[in-house]
Amino acid sequence: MSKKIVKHEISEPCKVKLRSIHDTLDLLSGKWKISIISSLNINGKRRFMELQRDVEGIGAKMLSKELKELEINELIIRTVYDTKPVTVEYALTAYGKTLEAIIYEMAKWGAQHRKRITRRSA
Amino acid sequence: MSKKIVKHEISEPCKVKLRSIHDTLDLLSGKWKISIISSLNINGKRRFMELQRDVEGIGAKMLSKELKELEINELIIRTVYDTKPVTVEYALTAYGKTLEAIIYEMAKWGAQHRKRITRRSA
DNA sequence: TAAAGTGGTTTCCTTTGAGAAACCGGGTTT
DNA sequence: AAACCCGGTTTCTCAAAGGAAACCACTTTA
Repeated sequence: MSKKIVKHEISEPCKVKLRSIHDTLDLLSGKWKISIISSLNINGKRRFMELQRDVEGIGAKMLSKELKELEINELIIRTVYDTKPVTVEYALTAYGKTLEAIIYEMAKWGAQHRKRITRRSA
Repeated sequence: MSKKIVKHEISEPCKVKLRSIHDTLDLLSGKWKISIISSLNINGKRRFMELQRDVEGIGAKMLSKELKELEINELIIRTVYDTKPVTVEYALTAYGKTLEAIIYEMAKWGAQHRKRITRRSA
């Protein structure tokens, strides 16, 4: 006799889907990643200090940590040039650009959500 | 004479966009919200204890807090029935369902990302 | 009458995220 | 030699997120 199927259990394929969503969310959430990605998207290549000036408020520690994470996930690439004072450049990878669709959807939804919520309280 | 346009400053429209993205992200991130939304999406209406069983590992405090936030943002609706022991039902609103596009994109990207990253370490 | 379920709230605690400041080696400018 | 820029790292601290357990009023079941 097979196990009874109970409606309230979340199925395996569904769990895989939840994990995928959380993977994506973890990669993008936090206070700074989206701003860093956006700066690289707008400006192309960017150096450490440039990024720190772009992303207002970020400290060196956070910037360095976020850049490492983005690099590990292959969303950005870090290039060191052997100049007299070393130059380091960060840029979005082609893979990093595949996030654009999601980011665009979030921007669209968020803009419309803010309208909805602020209209309500007006 | 107009102000010099400096490439490294992030423009106003861009800041609005960043804020929109963060609005969306804040609404979805955290450990539990996506699971709750998914359960409601699969099952339709759901009671408090049913949700707590659906979302394995969540405690009553967290569930209650997350449900309040989702309700404030009009993504779910809470209905109290005047039965002998009160019955409370939660359901996605039509508005809540507009998140489906984003969630679908994130699931797709996340699944493919996991393949990419695990292939690399194999 | 005692135990168990429903829909939570409250309190206390631990873990994680994030910021500020100091520091570092190498190099250039003054 | 002194001071400053670059690309960070280290340490310390504080705030927010999250979890465990106890509690509560009410009602049903045993």
